[in-house]
Order: sequence, then C-alpha cells, then structure tokens
Amino acid sequence: MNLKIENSVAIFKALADETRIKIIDTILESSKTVGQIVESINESQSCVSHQLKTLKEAKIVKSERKGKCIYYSLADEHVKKIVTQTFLHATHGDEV
Amino acid sequence: MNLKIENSVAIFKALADETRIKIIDTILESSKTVGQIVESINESQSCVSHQLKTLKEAKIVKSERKGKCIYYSLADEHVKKIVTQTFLHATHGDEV
DNA sequence: ATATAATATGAACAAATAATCATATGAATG
DNA sequence: CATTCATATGATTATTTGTTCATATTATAT
Repeated sequence: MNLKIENSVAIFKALADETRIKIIDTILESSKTVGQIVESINESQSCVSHQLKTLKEAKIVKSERKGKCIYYSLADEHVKKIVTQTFLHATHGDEV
Repeated sequence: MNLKIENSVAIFKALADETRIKIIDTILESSKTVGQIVESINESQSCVSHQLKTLKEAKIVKSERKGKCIYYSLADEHVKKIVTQTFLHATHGDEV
C-alpha cells in the first residue's frame, strides 16, 4: 500500500542486473535496435530480448518500430537521472 | 572489469529489496538503533540484522555504537541523493 | 562474575530470477 | 505468398536471495 516504497523497489529491481545495466548504458544517449544492443554487450539475442521485456514492463525503456527494426530508448529523463547519478557515484567512489 | 557497471549494479542490488528500502526510508533523515528499525518496519530482529549487514557490506549504511545500542545511518550523501531521486520518481509517477 | 539487553550469525528451506535452447511471431521484400 | 530478417516467447535449469529458527556474541548493569 505504500506506493513510494513499492514503486522504488520495482525500479531498483529492474536496475539490479548486470545485463540490464549494460543495456541501459548502451541506450543512455541514443536509441538502439535490439541487434545493435546484442552486438554491443556480450549476450545472446534471446537473453537481451528477455531483459528488454523486463525493462519495458518496469517502464525503464520504451520501444518504437522503424521499418524492419525496433529501437529501444530510455523511457524518461527521471530514470536517466537515477542511472547517471549512480554511475557518477560508482566511478567517483566515496567522494561527496 | 568495468567498474562503472559493476559498482552500479552492486548499489542497485542492495536497494532492490522491500525490507532494505524500508530500513533506508526509516534512517533517511536521522540515525536509528536496530531496535527502533525493527519497531518501525514489520520484520523480525534477525531479518533486519541480516539486511543491515547486506546494506553495510554494500556501503549503503554505516553504524556506530553508543552505549548499549548501535545506531545505523546512511553512509553518504550520494546514496541519499539516489534514493530520494527515486522516491520522487516513485511518488510523482511519470512527470518530468 | 552473572544476568540481561541488544545485536549478530549460521544453517536450512522456499521463492525469485537469469541464461539457454528451441521455437514462434511478424514485418518486409522478392 | 513464400522467404528471410529481426525480435519475442515458453519451458527448463541453475543460481541467487530472503526469511526463519536457533543460537552466539558483546556490552552494560547489578
């Protein structure tokens, strides 16, 4: 019943996987097709597709078909902020 | 070997659990003893203690003994930013 | 030194999750 | 309309993870 808690946990769960974070890192700046994502991280097409589905259900990413291919991108700026904030923390260690 | 990815995943994993988020929510503004945390969320002492350990290993929280009790608080401001940013997103839905 | 209060720990079990394999779907093109 | 290219899906298996129970530790007070 506590939306703040439950929604936050849902977001963090969606982000708590190396494959999914690699996907997000790949599409952080510009949208990519599934094929491009598969190329850029080192996982099978099936695996990537499964994880894209997870990310989409969590509303972390959105998709759009253009001709043959489907392009995935981050769903909104807020999610991007959470991710980049964490990337910063992760690379700058314990600095304030 | 990619620290940005690996450290970020570690942080998100630490945050990807309802019990742990409740703990974090409880100590977000001021430090609390284990007993106080147990009271405020609805989990057993053992469960809370286990999860506090997980959070501490992930450097999300720190602890300090004062007399009989051990006080837990957030480890740093950066983590607090990540959490509050997400809480905001979680409560304000899809707004930018 | 013992008893008590506060917290931590280890083992065990159940539940959740991620990758793989095989296959299905669906759009585009000849 | 049949084929091919791009992506999705379902089942299965292995691994990870969270909670509980019982017990251990550690500090303080008596």
